[in-house]
Amino acid sequence: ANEQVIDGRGWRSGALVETRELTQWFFKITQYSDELLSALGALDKWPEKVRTMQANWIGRSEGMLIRWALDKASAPKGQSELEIYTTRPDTLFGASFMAIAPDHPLAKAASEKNRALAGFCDECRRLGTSVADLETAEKMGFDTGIRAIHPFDKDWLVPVYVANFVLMDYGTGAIFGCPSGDQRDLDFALKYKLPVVPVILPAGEDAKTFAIKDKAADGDGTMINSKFLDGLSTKAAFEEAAQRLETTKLGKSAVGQRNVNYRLRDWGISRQRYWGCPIPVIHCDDCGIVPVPAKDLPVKLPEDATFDKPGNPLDRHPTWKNCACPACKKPARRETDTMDTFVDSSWYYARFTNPTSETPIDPKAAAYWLPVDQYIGGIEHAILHLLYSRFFFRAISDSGHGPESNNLREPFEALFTQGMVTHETYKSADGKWLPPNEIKIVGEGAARTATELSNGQPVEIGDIIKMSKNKKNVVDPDEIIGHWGADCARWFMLSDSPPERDVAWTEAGVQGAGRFVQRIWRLIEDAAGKAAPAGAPMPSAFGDDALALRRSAHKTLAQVGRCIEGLRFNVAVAQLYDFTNQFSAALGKSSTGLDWAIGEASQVLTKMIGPMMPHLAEECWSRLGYNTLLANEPWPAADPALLVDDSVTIAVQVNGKRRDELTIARDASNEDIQAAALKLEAVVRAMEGRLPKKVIVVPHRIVNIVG
RNA sequence: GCCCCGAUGGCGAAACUGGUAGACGCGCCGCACUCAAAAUGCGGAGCCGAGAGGCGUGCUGGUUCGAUUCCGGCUCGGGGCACCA
Repeated sequence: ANEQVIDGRGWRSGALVETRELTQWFFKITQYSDELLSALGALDKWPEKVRTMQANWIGRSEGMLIRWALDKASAPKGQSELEIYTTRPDTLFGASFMAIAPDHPLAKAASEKNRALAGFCDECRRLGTSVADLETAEKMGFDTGIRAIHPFDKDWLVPVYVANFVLMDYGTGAIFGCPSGDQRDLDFALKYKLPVVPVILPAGEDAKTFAIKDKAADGDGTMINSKFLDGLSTKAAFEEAAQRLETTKLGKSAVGQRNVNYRLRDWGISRQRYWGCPIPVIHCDDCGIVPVPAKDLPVKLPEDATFDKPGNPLDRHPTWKNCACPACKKPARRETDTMDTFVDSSWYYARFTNPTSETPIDPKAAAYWLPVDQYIGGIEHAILHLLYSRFFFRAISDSGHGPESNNLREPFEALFTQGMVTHETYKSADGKWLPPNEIKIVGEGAARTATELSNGQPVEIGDIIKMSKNKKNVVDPDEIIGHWGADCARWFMLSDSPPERDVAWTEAGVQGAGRFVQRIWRLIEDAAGKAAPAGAPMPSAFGDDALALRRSAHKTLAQVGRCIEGLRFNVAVAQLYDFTNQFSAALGKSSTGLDWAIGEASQVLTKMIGPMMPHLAEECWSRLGYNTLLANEPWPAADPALLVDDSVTIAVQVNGKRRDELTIARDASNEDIQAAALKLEAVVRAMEGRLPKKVIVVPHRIVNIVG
């Protein structure tokens, strides 16, 4: 944190802000709302989903702040106007009430002389805190008796209600209600018998017959019942109303002002718990809030805290919180709140660029390494961790603690959100969750049944869900590694599902991976005995089978390389299975130069499995006679000449239906392909004697005969 | 309520920019080896049909010589946000 604490919300960068009587600490992420939102567009290596989620979370809306004069006769003393926020100034002529939050200053002022109103506000606060049934909470309002003057008509008085659905911390905590144009306002108006004047005529409706019943017209349309706005589209009406409000004065300044609002709130980092970094400030009766001097950082947690009671162990620790004020040296108190753990995860990647640096971040190392080229994490971090990190990285840079680089704003260049490992769940007869190693499963498919190992009681087999300690559907990694080996576990997880999707951990699946591990070992063993010695010169000619093996090896190499680059590991695995099948078959053949091709294939296969099964690959490498570490070997290059075949197989369709296929020289002309296709027996039969009207030939792919 | 994503065999899935749907694996079936089992090897299979053939990528229209892929409407499933003015 910055060493300067600045009061209120006039904060710039890096400071902790005290905002309430009860000290709660915030980071002013809202300072960056606009940048965090607009910069999302440039994160083209992030999933669209995550960018959308962040954009929604930041929640930008363009609207207007409008000041309504209050009718003097009805307003409490000292209150002369009410400022509201709206995104729909175009619907102002449909206004039939104002609504303010129970905590709005005007509500408080009015409550002083109105006990019933004060009671209503208290009731709202009480209900408001039990968030549980916010969803079903009924809209409630209370007429304050105050009247506001319509900005477009000084003789039009609008009643001011306190309403439970208006939030103090969004906009200005006050709205105007247009029942015909907003469903929530309509519900409220119907309940309190307020006027409903249609102002938007949806396309296709007739102005003479159009009426609002219980469904508001909240879309676009043409303005009606709106005086000078009549006939305009909603968009044009917004502009017209906005311009008039901007140029009309109330007192010294304009009635209306265009304004951008964000849903994003400041980041409350205060936690009343032991496990977290202490917020490094000291409370002094004379000096107020004083930052802990840099030389005394970090503030360490006491090691003798007790956890026998609920509440914050730091707060009730007998001595830890007592200290001297760094400014005046008088006795003072430490802040006992600790930081949200998301604070730490917001900059660890920058620290990692030089973990021994004296300063939190080494500007040179950070500039050299950052941004992170490829960040991988779960989708559960889509908003909080990833948004906080984007903010924090900017904040540390703007406060002079970041990388030595002018325009490094984003910490993570590319983002990949991987799926989770899931497992079946098991429940005992008395409703307790059971771990997989305490049950026995018999039968297959729909006939599978499970029993408890300890007592033979029947067990219910449940859904396949994310592994969690709570549901006990967990397989201990140590057990997996002990039984199957780490390579097998890796291989299974990579092979089964694309990495962005969940993967279901199943015993059968791991067995399959285990078999493949054995198979590779046997294959390399066999191949080592048949291969030309390492370093033997490449023969000048190859027989058909030797050439086929080489082609297969090089094609697989090219594909696996592409798949790994694209994080498509399951496809890479499939290619490796495929190649292994072909390699095995080739070992039984005899062909000119086959021994050399086998040597090459062994080497290539070993290198390809290296990133996924490093232990096995090293063993294979050694078995092949190399005394180096495979991990230090470069990724092999595929020979482009071996990636294309001399002949291609293309499908032949008649009227869009596949009838046969055709193998022909790769460089055959369209005429040759067409002629060969028309001669095929299945084609002749399907044509039933008709002449082709049209023949489409797509070289190397397909022939479609229309007729 | 608003926004986003997805739907392919018994299962996990693959299919480059509209061009042979189901690669590869799991499971299954058959065979070989074995006293037997496991392991291993070989072979089979989308569904219907003896076969020829027909039907098939959630449903339904459309564009196209050709649609899992593009467009419209719908159904179901998953996720995010949610009195946001």
